[in-house]
Amino acid sequence: MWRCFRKTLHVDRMSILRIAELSGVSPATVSRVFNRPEQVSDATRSRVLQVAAQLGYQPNAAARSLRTQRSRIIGVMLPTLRDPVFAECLEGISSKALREGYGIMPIASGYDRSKENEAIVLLVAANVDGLILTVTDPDWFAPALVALSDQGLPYVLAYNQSPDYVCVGVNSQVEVEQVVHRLIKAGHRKIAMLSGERAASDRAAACSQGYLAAMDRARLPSLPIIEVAFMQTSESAVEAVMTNDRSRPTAMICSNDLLALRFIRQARQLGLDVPADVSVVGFGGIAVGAELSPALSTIAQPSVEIGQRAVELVIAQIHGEKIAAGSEPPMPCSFRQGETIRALG
Amino acid sequence: MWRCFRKTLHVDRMSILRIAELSGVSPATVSRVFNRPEQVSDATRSRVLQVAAQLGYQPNAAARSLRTQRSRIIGVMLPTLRDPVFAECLEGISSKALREGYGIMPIASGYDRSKENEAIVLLVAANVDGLILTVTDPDWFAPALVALSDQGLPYVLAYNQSPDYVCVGVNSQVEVEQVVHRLIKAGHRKIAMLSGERAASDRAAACSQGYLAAMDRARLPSLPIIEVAFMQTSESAVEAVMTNDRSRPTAMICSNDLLALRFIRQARQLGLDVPADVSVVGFGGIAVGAELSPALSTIAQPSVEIGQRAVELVIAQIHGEKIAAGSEPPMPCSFRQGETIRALG
DNA sequence: TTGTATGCGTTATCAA
DNA sequence: TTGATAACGCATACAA
Repeated sequence: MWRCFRKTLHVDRMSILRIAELSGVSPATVSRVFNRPEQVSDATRSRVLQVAAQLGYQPNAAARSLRTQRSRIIGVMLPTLRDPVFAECLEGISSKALREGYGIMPIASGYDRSKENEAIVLLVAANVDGLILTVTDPDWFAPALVALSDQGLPYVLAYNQSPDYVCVGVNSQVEVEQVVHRLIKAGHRKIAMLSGERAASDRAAACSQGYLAAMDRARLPSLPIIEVAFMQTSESAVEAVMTNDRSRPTAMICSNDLLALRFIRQARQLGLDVPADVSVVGFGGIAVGAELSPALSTIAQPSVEIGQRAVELVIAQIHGEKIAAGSEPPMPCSFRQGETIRALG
Repeated sequence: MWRCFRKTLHVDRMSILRIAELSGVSPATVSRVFNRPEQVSDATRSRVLQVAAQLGYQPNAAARSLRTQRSRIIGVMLPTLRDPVFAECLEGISSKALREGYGIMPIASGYDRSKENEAIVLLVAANVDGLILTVTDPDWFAPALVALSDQGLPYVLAYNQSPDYVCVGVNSQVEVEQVVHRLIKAGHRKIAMLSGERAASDRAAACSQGYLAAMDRARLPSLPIIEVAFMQTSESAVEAVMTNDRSRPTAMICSNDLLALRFIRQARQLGLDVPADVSVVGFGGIAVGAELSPALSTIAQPSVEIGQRAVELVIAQIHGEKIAAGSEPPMPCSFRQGETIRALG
């Protein structure tokens, strides 16, 4: 009799043992019913399932993790949830992960490199099976990523773009180039760029590169890029540029939507109308942008899809699939027309 | 010798055993170093800690959970992350939980009642130690909450307001009442309310009640409340009210900020200026509101603090503290002035 | 202060 | 197809 190896017949907490006892089979069979149903005869399977359902039995996640060495949890590190881009992405991650039977454990790094490291440590300690990360700069973060690889912990970078890692995101440079062309076609010549700190974000850097490249290709003089620290205003810099009638650009490309909104507000405070006096394009595609008036014109990233795809890729790796670095093609953005661009001439 | 109870001396994965071996103590002592450091002599403790640090040892979360019957994970269910109110709240939850040594596991319910139930089941199955929930309606959700109590699983409702449960949030009704008075003081008489589906959200219902009560008290005729389904436009209803010069209110109170932004956009499309033709007040205090022009006037909830306080309360309960239902006072909102209100007369 | 021994609930291996 | 058994890594009661 299998009971022999449990001294106490008095099983009060509900567990596989309890179910086994009540359905007259061994615990092993109960386990199989949940994990390899095809190995169990129809009769016993349905019997066990019924008993389990009746008692509301749920397999114990900790025990399962301990035994299988996998937690079915995906760790997620994003810069912040205050930027709707990442909040939307997280929603995509969450829903997709859930559908695949995984839980998620999110941490916000606040664009802070030391916090990025702490977060990784925390997530690894939580026994996550894989990671989805958005880091300030993949190259700078390389040591930590190597450490993950050494531990055999799969990860996917979201939004980052690097040939050296598995990344899912968009090609910011190309997208910005295209929007520059779009503006040129609309008659703009004096096009400027307002960017997040390039040193703190490879995405901001890529946007700037796209701007410079496109202006160069169009043989237009590029204006000095205005850089602004995360969640900071750079009022003076913007004011200097926008109040000088000679230097004032007719169009401003912003490396993210929040920056664009802030710029619009400041432009208005300087007595400028958007888009009459200055056209504005954002980058990100946050949902709220479409609710405004004028609606924000923006390069809309598929944030939810980025999150979902990242989940797919990390789960594939958890299942042992090898994904080659740089093999994932960038996702296409869609240009959301909005009402902050005016055609000139 | 303690090794006797592990047949395989060949411990390759790093565990408490490995650390014990290398620092010449028993596994129990290593465990104590991490859990009850005061019970270990200074000498051994530092020796063990050094070895552990050197090997980068991290206690295995699953094993610890299995043994202690607690996961140190807090489950979180919010309606959506697309509304910055909840994204900000989640950031507060996350940071506070981390600081307290807890991980979080978030799920978005999408204001969908069946999904709310699924989410709870999922979180419970994930062995969370406690829950932070925002539900459409606490009363409707009562059975699930009772089930949680029966299992001894602590939970806190965030944003919901009910005397029957431990809630952390704001008193929407009073806050709206105050804003009505504020508008009246500013000379408004024809004040209207644009609300989310009251049947689907106790918060929306409370806002409406506040509006009705305040209008009543001021002996002003309240206008019919315009209701709009989640993430839907109710263009026709708004248009009907706003295009009729006789009925058109001079001020519109919206039960959430997103609704307010949408309303402002529609008003403009109808040729109305905000605030010249109609004043607007939102509810929520989303950060982006302050970046707009005109900046959104809003009843600013302390979303981050709500999240943090919810964490405190749920952890207190996890530690065995009993929190009486309704004992938590509502948090005060601050009125964010903005630029969408015009004083009349 | 430290060590011994056990079991948390599950899955996987092996045998029947 | 099913059952017996061991082990996953840790914390704790108890012994020393």
